[in-house]
Amino acid sequence: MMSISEAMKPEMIGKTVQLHGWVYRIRSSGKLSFIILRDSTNIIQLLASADSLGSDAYRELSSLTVESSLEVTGTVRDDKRAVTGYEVAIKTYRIYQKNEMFPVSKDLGEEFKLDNRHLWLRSREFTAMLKVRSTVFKAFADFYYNENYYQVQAPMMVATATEGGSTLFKVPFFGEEVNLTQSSQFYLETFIFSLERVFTIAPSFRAEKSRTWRHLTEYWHAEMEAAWLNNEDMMKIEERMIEYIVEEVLRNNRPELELLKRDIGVLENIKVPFERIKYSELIKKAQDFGMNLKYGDDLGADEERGIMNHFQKPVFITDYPTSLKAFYHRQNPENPSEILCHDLLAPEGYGEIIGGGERIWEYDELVRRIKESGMNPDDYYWYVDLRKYGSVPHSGFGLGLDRLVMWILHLPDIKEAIPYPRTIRRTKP
RNA sequence: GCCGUUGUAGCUUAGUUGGUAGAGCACCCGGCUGUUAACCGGGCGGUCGUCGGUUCGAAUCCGACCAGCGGCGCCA
Repeated sequence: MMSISEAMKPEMIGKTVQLHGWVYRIRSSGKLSFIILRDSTNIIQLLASADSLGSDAYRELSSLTVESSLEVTGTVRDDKRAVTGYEVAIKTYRIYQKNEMFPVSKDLGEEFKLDNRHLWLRSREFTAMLKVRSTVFKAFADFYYNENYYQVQAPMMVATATEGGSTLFKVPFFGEEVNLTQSSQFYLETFIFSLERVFTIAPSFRAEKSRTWRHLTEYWHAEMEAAWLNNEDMMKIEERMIEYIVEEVLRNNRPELELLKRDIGVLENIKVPFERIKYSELIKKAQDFGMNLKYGDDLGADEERGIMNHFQKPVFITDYPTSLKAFYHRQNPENPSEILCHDLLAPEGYGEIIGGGERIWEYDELVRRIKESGMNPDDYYWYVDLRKYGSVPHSGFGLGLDRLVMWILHLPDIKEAIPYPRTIRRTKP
């Protein structure tokens, strides 16, 4: 048995191969049928000939339907008329299942494809996306392993909020209640006192009633924390990481990028350094960017789009006002009204994919900021404890992997970047 | 939470000032020895989201209900 891509090599011409897979397309005439066979690697044209197979076998093969499963043996030849340049003339075959009717065909609405995601993911487009997604997840981990980071795992069921209590999912827990995590960040911070540099890839859950093209209630969060690093160190790591992930996609997924008609030139241009713009500078330049923004306003979807229309590469926006971000960000000692943080905005209108920066590492400052945010430091006792025993400056970030895949592939909606999207109104399939 | 919008065949959809509900794909049957979204002929498939109202007559006009979708905010 071999894969379709293994069979489609010049040295295989004239050889007999055994292939298995699914019917991708089928066309038949009186004496000839063309079955396009699909497996995880590629598609290839099979030829069924009535003269060489006999009429009973020919009838059986030519009546196959889309996504029926089968195994064939036959001889490979190159043929320019075949869709991928090679063709296998069927000698023997075994049909595993002939389908009645595959519900997924051409001309489908977005909703129908979502309802049938378990079947739609067999499509060549979705398969291509899944292969790129696989590369992105691996490249993220590889990058940090290469930088001598350790991968760690945080709990998904937690007692405390990271980003604010209103967006927590409550789950029954032996007669009490627990929350699904919004971020593994606080737990990652606990690890830096032993491992110093750690990362994790895990889902995060946000009970926000978002209905947009770039929000999920369950999304894949790549997070990292490191001792001794400051905000600028962090941005240097992140831009190299993004460059590396894009390079890996370009190196491993050319066929997928071409199938999805991605503009490869845009990706080839993603090289360090990325521009850094302070929030306060951005406000001064707001008019140039065609925006009506004053100091203290958060950047909305229109603003992010307006900014990124001017850049071909990702851009860091840094030093946000303290009031715009969560309590754990460290204030600039020289200007406490601003924090030592950054967001990374993706080009081509995609906007924020990373949020990160320095964490508060001094005990008094953290307790004060928790109180100022209207929360009880006792609820965060273990997080506060970290600032009592050998605390050190440290930084970290969170990356939305689904958003990254969406941008790398220039997809129109984040639901196209994850196999089974969970949104405010979708839990199936 | 706020604003907007749509329900017609398994899927994608057309349907004019209210007058017998049409097509493409898929599927089934027949034809074709080189197809590329194959093609040609035939067939199957509809309580026009539901309920009520106006009318001689409603997919079309009105009302209520149900279900779905898009955008903003929130963030990654």
